[in-house]
Formats: sequence, structure tokens, C-alpha cells
Amino acid sequence: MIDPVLLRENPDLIRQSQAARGDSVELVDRALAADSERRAAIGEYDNLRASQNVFGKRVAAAPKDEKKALVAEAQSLAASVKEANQRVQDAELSFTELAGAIANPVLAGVPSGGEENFITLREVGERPTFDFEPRDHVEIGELVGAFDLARGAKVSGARFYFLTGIGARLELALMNYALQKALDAGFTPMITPTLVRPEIMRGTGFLGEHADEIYYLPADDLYLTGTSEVALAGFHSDEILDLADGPYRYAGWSTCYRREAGSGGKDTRGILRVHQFNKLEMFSYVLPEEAEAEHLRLLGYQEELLTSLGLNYRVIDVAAGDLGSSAARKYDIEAWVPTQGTFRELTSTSNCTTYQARRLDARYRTESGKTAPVATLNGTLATTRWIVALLETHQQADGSVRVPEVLRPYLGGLELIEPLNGRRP
RNA sequence: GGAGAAUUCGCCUAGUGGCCUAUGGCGCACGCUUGGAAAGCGUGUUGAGUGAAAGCUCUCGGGGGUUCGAAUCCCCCAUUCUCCGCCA
Repeated sequence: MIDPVLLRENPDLIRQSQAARGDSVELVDRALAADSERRAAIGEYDNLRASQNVFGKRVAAAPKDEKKALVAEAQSLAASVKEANQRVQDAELSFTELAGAIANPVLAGVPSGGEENFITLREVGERPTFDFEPRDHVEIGELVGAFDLARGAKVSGARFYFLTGIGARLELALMNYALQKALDAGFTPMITPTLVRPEIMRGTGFLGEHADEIYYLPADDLYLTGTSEVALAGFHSDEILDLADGPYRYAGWSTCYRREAGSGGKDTRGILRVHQFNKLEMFSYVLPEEAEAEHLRLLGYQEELLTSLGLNYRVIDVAAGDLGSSAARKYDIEAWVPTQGTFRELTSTSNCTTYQARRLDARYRTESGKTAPVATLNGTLATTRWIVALLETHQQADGSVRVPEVLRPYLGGLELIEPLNGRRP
């Protein structure tokens, strides 16, 4: 939810943001109109209700023989209070609908336009070169027995897979390595629920345009989360947080579920785009004025991890039209995938400013003693997909894969992942 | 799955249709007192909407209903606890 005061006082800022995103600008004017209707309705209701309260006291104090007449009079007042209340509710609803459809105003400097209009901030590391024809991650995975795609499809359908043997170990190593980094940086580790109530899913902003990306269990009225961001954002919903001792920083470990409804036919090979994967996600609750610094901090942790794993990547400032509705700015880190000759997203970090917190009602106390929404930020710290870049980047001519040094302690000192040559995984 | 009990301000608690515009205590904050502290005394202490402000309105787990009037009566839902059943 956008800040209604900002909407009232600086609608142009929101119009510009809507235009940069390619969203409706006219929506801003409809929301403004709904806001003034809403306030007028509240004023009327408050006045009527005040006279009803006064009247109630007269009835209570009146002698018995006058009571009957007064009650009769009060009945018509009660009816108009009820009507006015209905008008308030209708007006609130239409305002919430219109204002709720307006996305978070993008921050200054975010590039306008769609997916292809991103700005590359930097490229880090060397692109791997090979004196042999590199294999793609699926071939390597088969050679070393890291995953079983055919049986994944047999058991669960397209875009499902088993991580097997070294693949399972590699994922756990990656996740544990990232978790250690998170602990060193002062994050509180969390293992989060992956089924959440509708109001939490709605509060995080995932039930808007991308609702068809989400698995829903009608028998229980619960949603399967596509990231632990959802549960971590809900964690402090309806609370007043004490941020005096610094931000709340969580690292949430969870399985993630995505329907990939709009991506039919895209990335069908391998484990790049799947319905289920694991992810360690950073989530911060900070003071609004600290949000941009926190965003760079999260991005910094992501870069440290990818650099230490020896991956070549670029950092992009995602264009306005490609941001989710909650994000005011988003940086993606994309790793070079040699056999695709292109960069693929490995991490994403979003600054949701106060937009998400306002929906979820996560507040802090300002110096004046008032409450105000906090800012929330999130970012990937490790995920199954990284295996793709690791296998392809560190592969060797014989099909073996060098293990980055930082991961070795999490794999019992293993330095080289070798082809099975017919052995079982 | 079945039965019962509960949910009031940070915590505990009073409350059985109008004097609830919600009691009292603890804690917390500020002040008085003191050489300083403790104790004591006093004041304040849910959150939100609206308004330029004074103020007004809403808020007793959430939603709906009955009533001129609901913390209080009725219905639905959520959560917690206890017991029974089933299962790991």
C-alpha cells in the first residue's frame, strides 16, 4: 500500500512512477477521488454517531414516561447512522482497491521501461574459457550423478527433479556455507512455514498480478510460499518493533514453490526453472531512512558469496516495469552460464521501502512517540539454481568439476567431483 | 474428528444491557521528596481514523446480528489450553 499522505500531497511523484513502470497513470486520479469521497463519508458518519451518543445519554437519563417517545425518535437516528456506516465501508473499500493497485513509487535513478531496459552497474570476475567444448549443466549433472530429471518427471511431473548423491550434498553445502555467512553478518537464522494464510500472502503483495504463480490449497485456504520472504514479512505483521538497537535481520531457509504458469516452454531443460527448490533468504526490517544503505549491504553480501565461489557475474539495476509491485528498487545478480552464452539471474534483492510494511502493519515508534511503518528489504543468499552456474563454470574436460575452496569444508574436504562412470550416485 | 474452557491496555485483573467516555495492580516514563538512592506521594501510560486546531469518532481476539443503546445477549471464524478418539 502506498502512503496515502504522499498520494494526497505529491500525486505527481506517483504519476511519474506509474509512467516509468508502464502502469496506469489515470489510476492515481481515481484513487485521489476515492480518497476525498472516503474522507467526506467518514466526516458524515462521525457527526451522526456523535449525536447518537448524546441521544443515548438523554434516553438513559430520561424519566420513565418520557422514555417511550425518545426511543421512537432515536430509531430514525439509528437508521441514518447505519446508512452512513455503510457508505463509509463502501468508500473505504473502493479506496483500498484503487490505492492498493498502485505499485510502490520507484526510487530516483531506477531506469524506466521494461525487462530489457535494465542498467548494468558492473561485471565482476573473468568469464570462464575452455580448451574443450563445455557441457551444459544437465550433461554434467548426469555424468556426476547430481540429479535425476526423468524420475522427477515420473514422480511429480514436468519441472520436478531429484537431487541425487553429490547434487544433494552440493545443495546442502551451498546452503550451509551461505548460512554461515549470514550468521557472521549477524542475521538470525529461521526455518519458516511454507504454507501461509491468505492475508499474509496478500500483505506481501504476491496476490496481485502474479497470483497465478502461486500454489493454493483450497481445502485449507492456504498458500504455498514461493520464498521465505512471505513468512518473514508476516513474522512481525501487526506489531510495533523496537528498532532502537538496530534492524531486525533474518536469514530464512525454506523450500520454495512456484507454478511457473507464464513461462511455458521457457528453460525446460535442467534445473534452471523448476516448481520446487530451496533458498536461503535475507530479510531486514529497518528504519525508512536506512533502507537504501541496507539495500547496498544486502547486495554486498550476495556479491561476496558469488565472488568467493569463483563465479563471473554482473549486477543490474532492474527497470521499473520489471519490478514487483512492492519493490521500489531491485538489483539482480546474474551469473554467466557458458553454454547459454548469457547471464542468468542467481540472486535478487528488493527494497520495498514502507510499502510492504504498511500492508502488513509492521511499525516502529518515532521520536515524537507516533508510530510509522518500517521499511522492509529482502535478498537471495543461496538457492538451488546456483548449482547450474557452479557446475558449468568449474567443469573440466573429463567431465569432472572443481569444488570452490570455500565449499570444501562443507563437503568433507572434497576437491573434485568426478564422473560416476557407471557407478550409482 | 468430538467435547469443554478461555481471549479486556506491555503483563496480571475488575466487569452479567445505559453511572464503561473500561476498574485496580505490576511494569515503564516524568515530577515532588533526598546529600545521593530506596521507599513514599503525584501525574502520565492501547492503537487507529478524521480535522488547521480544539475536538469528534472508532478500538474489550476478528467479522456479522439483536437493540434507541453491547466488553456484556445471539451467530460465524481464528487462536490458546484441557480431555476423548485416530495417526506418526
